[in-house]
Amino acid sequence: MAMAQNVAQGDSPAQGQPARPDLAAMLVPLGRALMAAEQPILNAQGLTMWAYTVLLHLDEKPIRTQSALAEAIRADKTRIIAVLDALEARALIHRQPDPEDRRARLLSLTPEGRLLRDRVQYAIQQGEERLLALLPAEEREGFLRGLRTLSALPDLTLE
Amino acid sequence: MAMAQNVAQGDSPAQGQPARPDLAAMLVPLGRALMAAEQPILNAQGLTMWAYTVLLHLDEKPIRTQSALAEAIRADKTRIIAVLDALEARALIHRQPDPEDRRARLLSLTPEGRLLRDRVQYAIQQGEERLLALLPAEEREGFLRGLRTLSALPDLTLE
DNA sequence: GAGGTTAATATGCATGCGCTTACGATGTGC
DNA sequence: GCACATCGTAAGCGCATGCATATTAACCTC
Repeated sequence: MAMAQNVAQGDSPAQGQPARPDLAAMLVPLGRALMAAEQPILNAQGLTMWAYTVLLHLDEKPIRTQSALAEAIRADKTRIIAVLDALEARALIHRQPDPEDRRARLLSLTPEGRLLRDRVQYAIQQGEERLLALLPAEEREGFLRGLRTLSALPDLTLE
Repeated sequence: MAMAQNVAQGDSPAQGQPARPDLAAMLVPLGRALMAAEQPILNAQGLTMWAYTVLLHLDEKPIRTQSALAEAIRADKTRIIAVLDALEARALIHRQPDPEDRRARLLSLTPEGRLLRDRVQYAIQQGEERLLALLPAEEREGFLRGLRTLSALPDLTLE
């Protein structure tokens, strides 16, 4: 009697013994573990996670302002300055005043920056493929596709 | 010529334009977004994320020591004390000295704790199901199965 | 040209968290 | 009985982060 009364709406019996752990309870530790696993690769190239994130986003398209970059990678406007300093000092990025608006700094990857980004990402994704190889083929495909879809959602709300 | 030389091993062309973003680059923001989406539900019950995590883990099986709990939820041994204090003050958990070893504190959910855990998790998973409903059925199944498999791995290494 | 706005930068503050140390209470081995 | 280990607790340090403020240079409007 007490078993069924709470499963009224929806087809997911989350009451009592749930059918699965919470998504965040699986996603967050997995994400942390992956970041930790990437760290040695980044360390070997003298890159912080923020620096790597910057390289990744700059590669897609050159960005006009640092604020836009900060917002895109969900970092603090003032905190990425040191990151950009370090990347510029290693000639991995260009940071030139926009001739059209000299307040802004045009950001772009240098060839060396692109090369390093490629090397690091290749190493990381090679490792990831080894992990994904543990999954059956269709499961792997569904995982990747679902992950891409969900992570592309603009903003999530549960209510 | 330069295009193919680096894709020697494996079937994933991660060099140049990668076929997909890094896993962590999708997982971590998605996990953060989910946690943020859960926050209002937890706030409504006066629970912190740590407190909810404790409730989740205590429900599976009673735990003998606080250290074991801390390790299980990857929290700091000393930091969960305040969390347990608060949960105990609200009578959501029991924390009794183990008669066999009075140094240890036996931890378990009270009926009220289990009830609250059920309510909160039900609300959260209801919201999650709405998100998952955005995915095609087989994609959703693969995503969930892959996620469960990967998050169950004891320790990840990319090298 | 004066006033208001925006970008980049520097700086400070508060928070949360991982890590370490210290201590008292308890248990174990000799 | 005594040395040592273990558990819970308290306190502090250090680092990363988010948030806010202030400054300077450049732009824009009138």
